[in-house]
Amino acid sequence: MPRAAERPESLAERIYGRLKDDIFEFRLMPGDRFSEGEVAERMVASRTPVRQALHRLQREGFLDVHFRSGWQVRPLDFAQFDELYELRIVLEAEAIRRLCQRPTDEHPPALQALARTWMVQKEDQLQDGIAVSRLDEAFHCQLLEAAGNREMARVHREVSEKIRILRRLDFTQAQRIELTYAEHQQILDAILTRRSEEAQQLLKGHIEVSKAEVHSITLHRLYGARQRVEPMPE
Amino acid sequence: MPRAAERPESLAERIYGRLKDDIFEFRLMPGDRFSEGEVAERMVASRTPVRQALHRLQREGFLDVHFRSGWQVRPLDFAQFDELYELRIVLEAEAIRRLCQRPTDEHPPALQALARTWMVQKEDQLQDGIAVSRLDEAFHCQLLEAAGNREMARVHREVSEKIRILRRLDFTQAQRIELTYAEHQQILDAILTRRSEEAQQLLKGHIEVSKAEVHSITLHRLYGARQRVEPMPE
DNA sequence: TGATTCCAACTTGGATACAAGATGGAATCT
DNA sequence: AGATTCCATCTTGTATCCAAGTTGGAATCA
Repeated sequence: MPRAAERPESLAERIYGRLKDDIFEFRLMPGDRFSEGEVAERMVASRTPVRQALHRLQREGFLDVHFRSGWQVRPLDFAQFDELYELRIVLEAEAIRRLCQRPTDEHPPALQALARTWMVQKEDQLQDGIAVSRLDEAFHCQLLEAAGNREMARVHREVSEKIRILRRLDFTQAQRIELTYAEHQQILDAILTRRSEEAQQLLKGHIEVSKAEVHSITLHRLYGARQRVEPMPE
Repeated sequence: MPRAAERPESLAERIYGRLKDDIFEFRLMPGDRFSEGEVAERMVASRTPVRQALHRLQREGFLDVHFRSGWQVRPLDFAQFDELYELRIVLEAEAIRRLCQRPTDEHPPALQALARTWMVQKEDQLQDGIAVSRLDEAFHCQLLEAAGNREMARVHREVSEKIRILRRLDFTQAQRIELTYAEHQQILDAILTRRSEEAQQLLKGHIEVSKAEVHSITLHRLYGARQRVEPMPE
């Protein structure tokens, strides 16, 4: 039986997604100001769904609204990123603890899928930084999903999204890509053989590196990645 | 110097708050259906701010929207509550760990304020179940705030809010009130003397009790607490 | 020239208008 | 009686309109 046909994504949701991408792709930079009308024109829609999307992004911490004076991409708050990385560590360490103390000998299929993605020969590893940064985010999220607590996974997903903008910048160096493969392999191996403490330590180290990297991300690097906002093609 | 005058709460926010209270106070019961128009009439406002509030409550998991077919208070999902309780334990245990390993001998003022509220003689303890349930939620949230990570505190606050509806039902028995005072005293004492592991164990036990209680909360008890929705007085 | 005033153009928040699909129940048919 | 059809009513999603306050800069003044 086919599931009740999902209603196609509403206009407000599509606009929400496009705006969020604009932020992640550096087409909208931290500090940029704009009005609802401009966005509506770019998206070829009325202000109503645009406002819905903007207010949602505000609730999620990506935008600020100034009463009768326009919107602004929220400036980066590095202290907040530190706290988000710490929260990630807490959640992922808990996920590993749970994965390692499962009673069954069978590992969840999700874990096996992860192994197939990451436990590969050097020549099969991806090279593109952006692709790997996406894969890295998925790795950590799938760890949470495999652990089985949907609320922890949801929160972790939201946290990951908030630091996504930094992850992008972090993966501009080839060396980070290699290191990521190596570390993920170690972590998965430890989990699969149920060395819980070791896996947690490896993971903490892995995330701490990214966290430390944040402090060296210069605004210069951020603006180097800037892209232009294009008017909508269709 | 007075802070830049805060803009008074917008209409949409006020409606959001009132609707959330309607849910927590059982004036809107799980499963109840209603339309935007009805709410707008009750709140004496147009559909615009009502929709903003409803969509926010939907994002937060309290409501479901059926396309062109009205809104519904999301039915209680006990499996989800279990997962929320587990997430609470993870966050609060981490908070205790951090509070216990602070270097300074001075405890944060927030902790001392908690002690003043909870470390009191029997005759000074509150009796009203609803008041104590509010105080209980605040106790755990303040623990997180004292620990110093604002993101963890924020997530914990949102989680606490989602289980608030159950907490209310849990605190209908006088015995639970006494027990809560006793357990909070033990936990605070262990934290103040930096017995981290013991404090964490006490806390887990304390929360597990509430979590177990959830399973015995009958729908009957829920409907016993039902209240009527009144038209707005002014 | 440099400071000040003032106003036209913007901007967001809320109300209203319109579009298109869902629904319940009366009327109809077998 | 019981099932089916059909339509008036209702519902959400989107567009547009209006209210009230902000702002940048031109015009004015010392």
